[in-house]
Amino acid sequence: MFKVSRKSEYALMAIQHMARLAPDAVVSVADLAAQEDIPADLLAKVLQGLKRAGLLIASKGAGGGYRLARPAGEIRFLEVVRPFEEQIAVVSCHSPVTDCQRTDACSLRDPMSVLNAYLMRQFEQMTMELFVSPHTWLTTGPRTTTPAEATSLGRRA
Amino acid sequence: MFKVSRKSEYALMAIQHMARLAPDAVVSVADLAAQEDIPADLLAKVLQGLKRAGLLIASKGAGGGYRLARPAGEIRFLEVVRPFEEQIAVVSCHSPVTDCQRTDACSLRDPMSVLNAYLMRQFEQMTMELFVSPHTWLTTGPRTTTPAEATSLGRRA
DNA sequence: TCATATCGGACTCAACCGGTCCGTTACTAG
DNA sequence: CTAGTAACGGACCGGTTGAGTCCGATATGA
Ligand code: FES
Ligand code: FES
Repeated sequence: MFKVSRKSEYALMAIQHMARLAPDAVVSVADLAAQEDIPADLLAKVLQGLKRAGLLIASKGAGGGYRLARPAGEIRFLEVVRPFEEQIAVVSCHSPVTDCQRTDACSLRDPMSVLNAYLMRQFEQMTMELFVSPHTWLTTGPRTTTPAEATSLGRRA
Repeated sequence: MFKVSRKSEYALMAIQHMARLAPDAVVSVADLAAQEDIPADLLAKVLQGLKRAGLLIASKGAGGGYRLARPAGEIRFLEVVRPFEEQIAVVSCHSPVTDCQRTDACSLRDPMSVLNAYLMRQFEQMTMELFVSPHTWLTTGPRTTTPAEATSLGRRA
């Protein structure tokens, strides 16, 4: 359960890597693949995906490559991963692509939605800054939500 | 990402179902399968797994079946699901069964372990009581940990 | 002793996923 | 202007995994 796909892992690595470079540095697939030891063809797909998601900006031709569309602190974990995970839900009930009939009658739906919503919130709060400088992130914390709200699992709806 | 296997779903349904019966009621695979509309042979496997995990008690022979080993409030979500998910980790780094080399050099390991530990804690706090009477659970909340501790993501280690 | 249930191994089939290959398009350095 | 470079993206492939089935073995109560 909840292991991300390998593409997602590569995506995380890529963004982490780029975030450590100079703000608008451009890096090619080939370079990145070599340095992070990732199969180049596959990494290409991943970066294309990230570009389509608006996280990266591509420039073709000689001397081209990819660069971050915005600073790491403004990129959320969920955004990085979403292009490569069609199923982002704990249980079949949620998520558009459901093979499982029973959807309405399902007795798991309601209780699970509590958990689901909660996890989502966490993943949205977590920015890629955590991957660049864990320490500052840990002391700074997520920005969008107050810590108090984070207790809401097990309290109100 | 993080969708549980179908077996886990069945496991959750089964325990939820049994928790709604009289405390020590015994139910057979066949009955349960019929009532919850689950392929019987498969459900059998699932219940065997839950028994091996110590969550259910089986009695063979005529009039036999399964019953809960302890009340729902003392069964944690993670326990129910674990027998059917060998990979309980967000990223390859963690989890014993890792195909991914790079384990030590991996730049994802540390930041992810923060998230990982946090999720684990959540899943451990959540009892199956949530599936039986969501309302009371929501107002009562998890018992093992104080709400204050729940804020720990994004704060200390 | 027979009907009933759990037990658990073996097996099938389909979907998915990581990975590869290759031709096309676009841009830029020279 | 041209040659080289790099992103783009579709097609394909093999291995693994997961859902589901079948069936014989074992235990047990009526
Ligand atoms: S598990 Fe199938 S709809 Fe809830
Ligand atoms: S992703 Fe392979 S070890 Fe971290």
